[in-house]
Amino acid sequence: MTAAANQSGRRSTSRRLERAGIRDVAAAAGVSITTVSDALNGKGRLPEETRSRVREVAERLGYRPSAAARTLRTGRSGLIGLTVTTYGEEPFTFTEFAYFAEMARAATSAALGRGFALVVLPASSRHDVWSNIALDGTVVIDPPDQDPLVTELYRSGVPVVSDGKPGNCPVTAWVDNDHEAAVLDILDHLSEAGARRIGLLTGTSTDTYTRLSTEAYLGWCRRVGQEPVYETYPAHDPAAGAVAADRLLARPDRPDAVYGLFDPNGTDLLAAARRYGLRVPEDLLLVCCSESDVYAGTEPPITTLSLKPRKIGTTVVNLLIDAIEGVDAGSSGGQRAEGARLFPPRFRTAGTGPPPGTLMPTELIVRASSQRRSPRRTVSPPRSPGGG
Amino acid sequence: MTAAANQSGRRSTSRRLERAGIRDVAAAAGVSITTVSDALNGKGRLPEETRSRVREVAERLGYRPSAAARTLRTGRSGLIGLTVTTYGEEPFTFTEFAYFAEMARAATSAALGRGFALVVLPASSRHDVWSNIALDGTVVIDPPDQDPLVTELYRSGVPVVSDGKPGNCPVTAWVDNDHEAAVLDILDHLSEAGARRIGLLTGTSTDTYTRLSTEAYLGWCRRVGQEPVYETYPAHDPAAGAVAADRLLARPDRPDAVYGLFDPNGTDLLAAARRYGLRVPEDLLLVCCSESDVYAGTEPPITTLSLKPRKIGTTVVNLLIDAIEGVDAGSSGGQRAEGARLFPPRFRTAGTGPPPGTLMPTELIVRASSQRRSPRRTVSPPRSPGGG
DNA sequence: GACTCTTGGAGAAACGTATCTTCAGACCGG
DNA sequence: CCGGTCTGAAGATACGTTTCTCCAAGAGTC
Repeated sequence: MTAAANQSGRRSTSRRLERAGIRDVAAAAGVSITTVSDALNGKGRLPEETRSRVREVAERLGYRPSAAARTLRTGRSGLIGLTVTTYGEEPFTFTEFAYFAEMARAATSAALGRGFALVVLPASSRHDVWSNIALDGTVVIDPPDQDPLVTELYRSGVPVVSDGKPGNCPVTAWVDNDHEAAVLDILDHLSEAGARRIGLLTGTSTDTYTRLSTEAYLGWCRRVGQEPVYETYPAHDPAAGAVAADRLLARPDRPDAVYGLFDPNGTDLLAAARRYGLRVPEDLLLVCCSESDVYAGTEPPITTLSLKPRKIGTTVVNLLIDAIEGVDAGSSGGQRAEGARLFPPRFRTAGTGPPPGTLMPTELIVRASSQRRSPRRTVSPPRSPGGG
Repeated sequence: MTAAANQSGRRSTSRRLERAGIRDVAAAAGVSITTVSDALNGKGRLPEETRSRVREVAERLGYRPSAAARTLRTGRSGLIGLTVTTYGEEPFTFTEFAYFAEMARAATSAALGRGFALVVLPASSRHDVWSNIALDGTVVIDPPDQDPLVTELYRSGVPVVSDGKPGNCPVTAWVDNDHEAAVLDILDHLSEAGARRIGLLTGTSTDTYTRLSTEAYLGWCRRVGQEPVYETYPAHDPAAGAVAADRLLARPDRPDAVYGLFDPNGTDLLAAARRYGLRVPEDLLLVCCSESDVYAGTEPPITTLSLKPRKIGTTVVNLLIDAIEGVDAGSSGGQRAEGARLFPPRFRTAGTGPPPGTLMPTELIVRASSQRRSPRRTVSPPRSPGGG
């Protein structure tokens, strides 16, 4: 009894309307499974005629290769993890922030464009979920110093790219905004608009974004000779922002301009200003960091700083996939991550040296809230039949 | 030469700092791989002493079981797909709608809570991505009639649960809102608030939500004897909504109340009303379907209908996992999906009969825009030092 | 003392693919 | 006519688990 006969025998006895496997295709086409595999994957040396015949048979049988078997054999799952480690314990509060939602969306899209799928996994999630999924690589958002998850992933050979310059954990590459530059830009912008005392609404957490931004503000104050005026609050608490905004405007040394580091701060500050009878921008200049376009429709519209989450998400994923595909293959000539490379792309260097980092520019969207003179109209309003 | 020696020999010769496998653990602990597997998975008949010893060795070696091998062997990947098939071709425009974002978030969270991870896959994405991923089941949002993807998934034995009552494709189960009831509720609400002619802002697409809602409106008009006043636009076009809102209020038979089916309609209608000098709610009552809380802060706050995407997402995933775990195991007594079951849960019945459906209630959040008398205050405003 | 249970654990067969190696024959130049 | 190259394809192995089957030895039991 040959091995083939044995196999097909086993196969037929245990037949219980299972999906067709590569063996069934081979049997039906009268070829070996090697030939089927080669024909379907465009490998091997086969005449086009055999290829198309096998393809046809496979189609007819409704053959779908087993992703699990392929993953086991090739060591590649086509799956990328996306995780966020900071910002409280709840699994998904984080996508409430428009930044994360946008970033995740762009990341998903970029991954799919390169043949990878993205799965969102909070760091706090059950360990069995993490270990039950074959990941080719992971994107980590804002890893804190000494993040154990990142360290373990890196140790086990999984490429890790972080959104946010990593504090002290080993990553394959990272992408971040130049937060110092962005804050200084805003402060200058507010100064030019006539601000004399600029306040800051910031967070209590120790992630890189909050820390760098606050430090940039304090440094600017020192340099310019202004006494810092700021209030902090736990950024993941949605109610605390309004209270902090109120506190900031209730101070005896009330600022005449405020920059809020977090998305809801614009609304919070606007409401607080109203309560105190402050007109925006006449009495108070306002800027906040946000990806939401509701600030184009508020009264008045509020100037926002965009961290360009779409660009970040796309770049992060492309860097990660570059690393994944670079692990065993050299430069494959595919589409690569773009951006201002700080270092040459040396992936997975076992030696010393910092991981390659990329800085993405931010964008200040200037609206009425930060200009004493109303901004030039760039878009004409729709026809106004009611007159006006 | 025994098989074990052969294996370990092969192992050691090809050793190139690979991850430790179950064989390495077995060798180090001086037991068989069967024992290791049983010890780590809590199966078999082993004394606690052996179990803990094996666990310890595994820990020491940093052993992580291969998810791919486990998936191949058990036939379960722990992965659930989430896909949307309607709403244009672009892969991810859909998460721009707060409904989908919320729903996806809740779904992800619910899946993780039960040990599954969720991967977002647009139906339009490259076929190789779909076939490269082992999915235990799929959630489909708003499947159109005769959706080929759903049909193929169902045929290949993958459980499919849909958000939105499926038109004509076979699903394991579905969850939806009672859209007719919701629309009728709103129309009654507006009538009670004094509306004489209620308009509708609706979409041009043929998905269930748009169709059912529009039909409910038309039926209501017929019953009440009001001439329908509505405008349609392609819902996935962000700019078209404002134009349609404008059109609706520019009509000679201008409505004195409007219900907008889509999230941005509230803002659009408010802006249009302003342009026409219409006061809300005095001259125009406004309701729109939205999950965004920006409508609590608009001037005036706008009454919204929530479709409870979090509840839907949670329920859909729970139903799906019930089906997945019910395929081979009977009632496992785990946490099950809740909700108003329309049919007893008969999963994967090959026979006739409709798939089990669940209707989730909607919630009307009444705000100033739909009441001629200002609503009772339910929350007192924060202290107002500025007076007022 | 021969017998059944029970306990603790080993062996080996899958799971379904990709790929490395081998091999038969065709073709070809000399 | 013969060694070499090239083409088309088959065989067998490995990927790393889980699990089914089976066995040895000790503990009761009559």
